[in-house]
Amino acid sequence: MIKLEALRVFVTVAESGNIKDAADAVGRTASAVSMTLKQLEEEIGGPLFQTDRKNSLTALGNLMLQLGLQQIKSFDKSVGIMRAFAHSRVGSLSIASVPSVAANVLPPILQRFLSTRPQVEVELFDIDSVQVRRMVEAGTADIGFAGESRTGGAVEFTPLFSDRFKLLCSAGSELCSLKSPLTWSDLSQSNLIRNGASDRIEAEEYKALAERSLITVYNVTSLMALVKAGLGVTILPSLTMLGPPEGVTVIDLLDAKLRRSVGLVERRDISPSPIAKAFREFVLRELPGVMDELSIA
Amino acid sequence: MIKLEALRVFVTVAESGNIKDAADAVGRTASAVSMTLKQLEEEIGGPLFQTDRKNSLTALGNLMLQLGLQQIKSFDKSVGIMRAFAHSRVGSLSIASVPSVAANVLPPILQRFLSTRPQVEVELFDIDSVQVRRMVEAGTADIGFAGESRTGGAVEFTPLFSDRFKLLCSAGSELCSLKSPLTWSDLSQSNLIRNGASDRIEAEEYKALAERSLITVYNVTSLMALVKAGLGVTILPSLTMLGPPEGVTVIDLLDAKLRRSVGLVERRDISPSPIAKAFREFVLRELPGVMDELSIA
DNA sequence: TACTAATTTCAGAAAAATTGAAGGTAATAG
DNA sequence: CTATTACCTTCAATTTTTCTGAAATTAGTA
Repeated sequence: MIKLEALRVFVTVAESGNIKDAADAVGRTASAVSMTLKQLEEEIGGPLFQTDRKNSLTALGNLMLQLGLQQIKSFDKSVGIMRAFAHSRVGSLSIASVPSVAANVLPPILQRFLSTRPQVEVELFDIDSVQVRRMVEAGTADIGFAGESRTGGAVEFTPLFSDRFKLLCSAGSELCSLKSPLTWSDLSQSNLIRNGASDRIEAEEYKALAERSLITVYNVTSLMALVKAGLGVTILPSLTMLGPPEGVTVIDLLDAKLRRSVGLVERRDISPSPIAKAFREFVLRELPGVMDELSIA
Repeated sequence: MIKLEALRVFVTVAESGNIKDAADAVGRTASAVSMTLKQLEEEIGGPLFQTDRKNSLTALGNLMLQLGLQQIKSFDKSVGIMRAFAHSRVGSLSIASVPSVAANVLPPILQRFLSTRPQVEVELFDIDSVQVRRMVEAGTADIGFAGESRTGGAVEFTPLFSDRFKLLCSAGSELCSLKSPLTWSDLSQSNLIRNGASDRIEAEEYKALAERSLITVYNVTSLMALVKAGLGVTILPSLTMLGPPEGVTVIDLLDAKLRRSVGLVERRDISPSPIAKAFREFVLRELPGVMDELSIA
């Protein structure tokens, strides 16, 4: 069986014009090179050089040089791709994330992650927790960032951090004048605008408020507009409201259990691609620093 | 260094879905296959299968399968081409030949030669001896068929056969009524039409006739037309005149030395391509039979 | 014609691949 | 849930392949 290694030796000899230099180039003795060449000629079925001074090729030798060069180049390129992929230097990474993480946490992490991997392609989907889990489960996303859920089915949840829920009201609301942090009873007269994130709150008092609520808004921008206009108050994780728009006030809530947990969502059954694995590890390593910078405890 | 052989093993395992079957397929034991795979994973830098039951690939494994398959296919194809070329099953053959050989000898030979080499491309140049030598010398033709010449320069002459020169005259000529074979003196009253082939005749008597000649024609068809019209007689090798046109009579000449030698013309310095070599040998082997069929002694 | 440099040959040495047996490990059936 | 089975890995010994260094041969050159 003809080996690519033999072609490498042949090509080196053909390019050197003699065995001695080629032997040096491939780090072998001249006799080893000579034997390899002989064997190659036998296996191909014809002479590769005009004479045994290897300075001019036969027609067969010329063909072999051309084809051999192609094969070697192509093989080495493929191996390079395989290695780059294995070492997560190339490939693609599909991330699904809830908006708060996508907007505040991921940018600095991705920036650092990609700075040493300029060839990696990233897709970032900015969707709600349910969709995040769905995308990861379907394999559309390699990894997801979402709120905690009953660990069901094919996806696994790994907690990363939690942040407190805070109250948002219009700047002119009477709630602003109350002593912070607010208690549930402080809110008893307010209209609650429900949103996707706050609906995960388990507290009975919240549920009572939500029961009375007439408006539900999933889009944060719209939510802000309504709050600002004084149609009601809403409750959001602090990460979502890092920079509240003008006219909207963020107020702490007393209830200590009022936190949401955010974590990684990954498929349990299939092994992650090298990049997804590298990214996962990168996130776990870099997240504390990023959270510090954002002042989220 | 990653070997193509390792990729072959990997691809076989990936396609079999387990080591045992793959081991049978490649004619090795399971342990050999397992070790090859392990080594490959180390060299690439990541796992290729999800578990050690080799039934599902990792993302890296999938990439390797794709690229590996490509590489193997491409390599084997290249080796196939190299072998086919070495065994003269593919490639191209450029032949230069004098018209008499090209028209009478080469067709049956080429037909048989190519019948077992359907992929071989042939170019046939139908030119005079001087041009044949020139083309071979320039490398434009791999091999040539031409009359003998002082073996000069880079080309070598190998005699193949010789044929007698014969006289051609119009059917109505008084030469037809003379006793065959004709002597030089029989021609003393005739006008000679010179041609490229007869000018190689060394006999003094011919030279005397040629001296007096007023017409020289290089194209056989035109030559025939002039002879038929009675403008003169001409002398041609018998092979050129296998089927003389109506109205032209072929008459033997007495002079026993009146032969031309035809042979192979090849470059001395460079080695022939596998096809040229095979064709040369084929010609040497098949020519006697062909000459017999043509009744040329 | 002899000399020099390169190549080939050959036998032994080193390296790599393969085997067979033993020991694990995951799927399957009872 | 445990036993069974089939498959996979590991390990040391063995076989095969490749490599080396010296000697012989060959081609090119003085």
